[in-house]
Amino acid sequence: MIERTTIASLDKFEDQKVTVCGWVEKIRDQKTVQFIVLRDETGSAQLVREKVDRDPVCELISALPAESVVSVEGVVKLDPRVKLGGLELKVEAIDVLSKAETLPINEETSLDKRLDWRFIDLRSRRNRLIFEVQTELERSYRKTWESEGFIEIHSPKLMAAASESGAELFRVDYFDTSAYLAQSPQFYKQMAMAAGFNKVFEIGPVFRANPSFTSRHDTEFTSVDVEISWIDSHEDVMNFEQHLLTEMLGHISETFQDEIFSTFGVDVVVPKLPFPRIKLSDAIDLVERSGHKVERTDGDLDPEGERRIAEFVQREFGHQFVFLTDYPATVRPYYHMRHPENHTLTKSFDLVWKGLEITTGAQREHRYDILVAQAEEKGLELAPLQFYLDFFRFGMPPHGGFGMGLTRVLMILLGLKNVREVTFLYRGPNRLSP
RNA sequence: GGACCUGUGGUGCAGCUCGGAGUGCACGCCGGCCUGUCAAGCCGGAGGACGCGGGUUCAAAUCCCGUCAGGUCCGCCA
Repeated sequence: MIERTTIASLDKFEDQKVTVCGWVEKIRDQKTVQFIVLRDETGSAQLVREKVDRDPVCELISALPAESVVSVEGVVKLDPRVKLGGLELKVEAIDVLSKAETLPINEETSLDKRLDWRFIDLRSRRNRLIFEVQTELERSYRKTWESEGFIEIHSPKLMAAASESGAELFRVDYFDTSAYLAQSPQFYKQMAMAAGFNKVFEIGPVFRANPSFTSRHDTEFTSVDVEISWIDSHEDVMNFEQHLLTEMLGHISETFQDEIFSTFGVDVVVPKLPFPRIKLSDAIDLVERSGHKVERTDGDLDPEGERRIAEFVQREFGHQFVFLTDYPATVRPYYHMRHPENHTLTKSFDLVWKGLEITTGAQREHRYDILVAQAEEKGLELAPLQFYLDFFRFGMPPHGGFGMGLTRVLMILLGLKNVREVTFLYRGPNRLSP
């Protein structure tokens, strides 16, 4: 390894000789003195060199293009004149490791063009923060799962049949047949229930072949999936999810509150328990009374309705989250359990955060005969599903779970307007590269 | 898939309504000046057949038609 001192720790090396490595952010080349602002993954600092005629170091600095990668040896001097951290490094030697061409993008460049040059875009402190927060978020989830005895699974992403309708599946060549990219780990986390794993989670990629042109959809994204056995109802699933999210937001609030606020201008609010719950039919009434006619006829809420119900909940309960429950069977897959007293409603829910759907969950139907009947009612062909239906023939505990879109959660958490901003490399109908 | 919007030096915009020589602004780039800068400042310079193809016109970045690319919203969904 190159022995280097990180920029954030320079203040611990007053009057000592150190080596820093990083990217040249800025050069201010004056008559008698020249400054470099150097950035590494921990921050930026000023380097300084007194100018002397025919000094090779000075000449090197004068010719240095922005964003070149350098290794610099020098002595740390605390100096209150320096606005950037109150210190600077007096340059003794500089080694240009990689010269940069003029950059094709800057801070003003539109998102689509920045995504073309994502590796440069991600150099900014702002974009790095997104992925530091994501890491902390996942760490918090794992902490909760670990303390509650969850098992982590890695389900296959290549499958022979669709788990839902099949309309949104990517088909790929698979030797002399075809395979599909998993749109959800749904079947496999239920399989873990049949295996007696009790509680499982998975963080992994899912694929959706939807030509969706919105700021909240992508064709490949990271899904956070949870499945739990021995539940009484979908209430238990919601209780776990609100717990998971509250722990996470408490954690993010402790670690990144100030930086998130100064960078993105949003407060990280740790929600109160329990999250409000509203039956979907009541939600539609509330929305229509607020003056928005829900045009769709299938009984579901539209995005404007979700935004309005979120406003209502914020106003009435001072809460950013709301569980919408008891969706009609018409808009839910066959494996969602129905209410015993009302067969047209499912024991399911969506979780809406600040007006955006981040989760769908449900108690699953674990009784083989009923499950088969519900699949037939939806007009599904049973043969391709038989491997899944078999899970229910040899002893399946009552269970339920949910799937959560990681990028949507991050987007809302940071107050950003587009999942592309919070995805390391976005994939959409019009983007397959870089 | 539907509706709407946008394509102008490397980047972000203005110019288009009301046609008159590629005109302007900001950032970046190149050169020069400047005894400590820090959003540095000052002076100068390079860089664009205005997404593409047709049409109208004496004349098109500007008006019309088509086409391509991208975006936003809806549908679908996490």
